[in-house]
Amino acid sequence: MSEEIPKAYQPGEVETQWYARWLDSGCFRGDETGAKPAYSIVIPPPNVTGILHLGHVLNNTIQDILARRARMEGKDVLWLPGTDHAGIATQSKVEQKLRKEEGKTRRDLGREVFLEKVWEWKEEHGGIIISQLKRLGCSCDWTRERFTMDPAYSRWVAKVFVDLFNDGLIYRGKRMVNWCPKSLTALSDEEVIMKAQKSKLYTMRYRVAGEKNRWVEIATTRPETLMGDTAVAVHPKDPRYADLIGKSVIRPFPEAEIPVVASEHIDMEFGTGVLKVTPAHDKADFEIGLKHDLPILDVLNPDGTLNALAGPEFEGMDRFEARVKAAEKLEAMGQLVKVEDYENNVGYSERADVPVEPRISMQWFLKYPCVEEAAAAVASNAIHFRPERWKKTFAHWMEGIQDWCISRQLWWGHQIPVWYRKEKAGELRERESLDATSAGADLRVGIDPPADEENWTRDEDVLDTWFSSWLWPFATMSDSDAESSETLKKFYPTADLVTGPDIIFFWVARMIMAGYRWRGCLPFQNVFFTSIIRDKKGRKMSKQLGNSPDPLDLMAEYGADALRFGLMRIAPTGTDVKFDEDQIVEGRNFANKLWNAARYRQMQDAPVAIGPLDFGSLSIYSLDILARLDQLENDLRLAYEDYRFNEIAQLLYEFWWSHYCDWYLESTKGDFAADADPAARASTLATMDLVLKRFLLLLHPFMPHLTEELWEKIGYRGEHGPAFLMQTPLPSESVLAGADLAAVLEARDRVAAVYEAVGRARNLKAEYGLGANKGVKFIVDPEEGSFPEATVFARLAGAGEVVVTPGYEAAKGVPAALTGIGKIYLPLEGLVDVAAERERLGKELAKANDELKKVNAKLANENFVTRAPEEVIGEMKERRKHWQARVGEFEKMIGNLGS
RNA sequence: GCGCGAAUAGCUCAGCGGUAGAGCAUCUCGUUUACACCGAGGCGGUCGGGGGUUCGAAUCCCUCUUCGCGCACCA
Repeated sequence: MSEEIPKAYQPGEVETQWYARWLDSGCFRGDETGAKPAYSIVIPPPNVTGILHLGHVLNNTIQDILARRARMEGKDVLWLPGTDHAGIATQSKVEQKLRKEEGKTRRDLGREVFLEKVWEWKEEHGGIIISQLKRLGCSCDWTRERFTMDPAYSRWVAKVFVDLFNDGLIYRGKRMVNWCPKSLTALSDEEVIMKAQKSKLYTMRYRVAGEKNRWVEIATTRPETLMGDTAVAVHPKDPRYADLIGKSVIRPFPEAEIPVVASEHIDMEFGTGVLKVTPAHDKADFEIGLKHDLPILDVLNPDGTLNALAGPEFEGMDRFEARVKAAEKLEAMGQLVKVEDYENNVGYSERADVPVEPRISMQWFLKYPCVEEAAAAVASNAIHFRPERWKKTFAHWMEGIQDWCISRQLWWGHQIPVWYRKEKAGELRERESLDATSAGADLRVGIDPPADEENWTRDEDVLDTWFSSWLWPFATMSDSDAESSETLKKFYPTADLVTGPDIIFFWVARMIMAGYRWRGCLPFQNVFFTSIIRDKKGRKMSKQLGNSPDPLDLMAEYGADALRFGLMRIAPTGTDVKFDEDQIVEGRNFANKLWNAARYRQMQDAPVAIGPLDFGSLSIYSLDILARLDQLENDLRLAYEDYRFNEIAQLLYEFWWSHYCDWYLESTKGDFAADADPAARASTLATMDLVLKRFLLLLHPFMPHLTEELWEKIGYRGEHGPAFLMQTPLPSESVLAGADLAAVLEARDRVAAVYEAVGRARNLKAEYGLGANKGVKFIVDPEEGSFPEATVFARLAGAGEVVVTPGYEAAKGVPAALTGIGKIYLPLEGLVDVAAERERLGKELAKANDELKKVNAKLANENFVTRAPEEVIGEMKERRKHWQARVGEFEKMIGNLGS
């Protein structure tokens, strides 16, 4: 049943082997017909273009821990995985490849052929991140893996579009949107990242029309757009310019007379208090333009170059080059007053990382549904955000919520399910606004194409990728045509969502609204926001910096379990985490420690047979470790309730390494000696098995492969139990059930005293440079007349001999320590350096005196004595007694040293 | 500008009203029934500064400093 275990743990093969066995046995399958309570998570779908980074590792390890723990708590668990199609990222990746390999653009191929290429690419590379998640040990139900472009999923997306259109929540209009000149598409507000920018503030002057030599000075950061100026604006109450309102100024090039208008929006303090108004290229200017009925003069091409309206010398020039050129031209004309360094915020495209261009274009927009329900759900903790402070961020966004630009000028994605009758298409496409009421019979908005498709033209745009992922929790579990499904009934709403706070608006908020809109209820009960992983210096991980270690390398070197455990131990709830590879080394070391403790148990070579323990026959050390295990189980339960994963990891680590290995295992080694009492050996072994077995169960969610391996190797699986540790329920009864609790408490006190004494003895040895000396003799004058733990004490303290002598009168100069079990003497004939010992004891005495003083000061404070709670005062009195006794003893010992 | 975090041992972080902790690093010892990916022992902190509340503050409040993150149309 049990096998021999190698000396150092080699995770590589163990991990891949177990993962394959779990998969083969269908261990991850979520049973929608099961009778047990349901627990479900949907994975935040990674991009098909993605490769695993540490953020994924953190995020998915947490989900795996939750899923595995839930299974062991006796639930039917579904962890539903999948990927999303990542419109912009995937399309540009394939375009890039096309350019490199064939020197072609997507337009050279045409839409249909290009999309075939993207699918090919997806088939080839889209599975990478999935295989990496498998390497990590994720217990997802892969039989239910979904992709946002799956046919069934796509029908959901279309259905949702149609629903919203029919409700009047989706409309089309010509609006100012964020335009990415690199990806050549509109973006939503959320996809624009404001970045502080070192730029220049140009002050230029425009001549006032019809007046001799009168100029107005205007400050701008974007002189390259002045060709699109159609007005100049001042504050209506600005006395400097009051008389200008209604007059005109001369735009320098292309030369034109443009009006001076008044606008409340102008900040009189800023620059010169005069704003150039370029309605086509600035959102605020656009608003002013609307109010004053100004012409909209678009001087930019979609790719960010200037067009013919900017004038022949600028046509075709890139916007940043044009900025320099425009300033030069102004200077040549004598109209550039000054140029200053200036820091401002510029919006960047999240994906393409170039400055976005505000641009007027025809786009589809969504007025969000179920905003109130969503906001209320989070406010009331019906959906519980952890850490809670993200509630505020969420609420703030929900309050100021803006319509969502959902159309993208891409090919890869869900094409908008709108068809225009061919002969009307031209007109319909240009119509300023289009909604359910104004549409008419020349427009079809439907899940399926019209029957006479040949007479229709489909809208070319696709939908924002997030417009599909916001349906993820239910669209992965059911078909859009069916009312519901078995899976949905069993597993929706899901229990936990684990994701990063960076997508709280992109994804979390929208999923909540979608959940209410199409399922009539919340999509998940808890949202756990993970930390952002930074490098050791606190910088964000990025490819450019090269500071992002490849998790696969880490797993190859240390094992997936080590990576999981190491990361979880430092992952705080609520703040960023600085990654340090040493933490993963610790994870590996911990795995090895467990491995070897298990190996040690194997070396005792006794069959595994865990029956009920006979508590009466257990040693005090066994009772103590059982009590600690009991405590651990309680602490873990509480920590799980609050999702304090770092604490769980720390508790497991501490229990095993410090309490079990350092103390319990060492203090029971005597029971396995050749001449040991067989009864003691048997009861210690039984305790060891019980503790190890339970510990493997408790650790399993964090280190699934290693625990499963040991479970089998040691032979804990048993004849009739489940085939795998991962399927084994956590016992609900305490390991101490049926024990005499008073006896346990007594044992624990005694063990604490023995261990303390061991510490003092080791201390004494080290003080005299005998740390490694095994032949040392100790004399113990026991507190209670006898010292039955002398043998264990000798072993732990590394003593050759322990003589128990009640009332022992030490000769002068013998070093001694005062402990809970009595006085310990280290007789060192001829070795004692009296001066050194006096110094050492002197230090001890000083420390005791310090503590005593502190306590006395407190107790002398009348305010303290009258106001502090009774138990605190009682504790202080105890402390005083303790330190008083110690002071007395040390004084006596020093006296004993003689002179 | 508004809002939210963070600042504790050389490093990474716990602790969040009642005697300042862990791991790593460092120093000294050490192969005794697993483990050198190990064991034992040390060194190391006016808990960012300043005020306040309290019998008592790393912990609660105010303020300042530094860093990070959201949100915001100052051109």
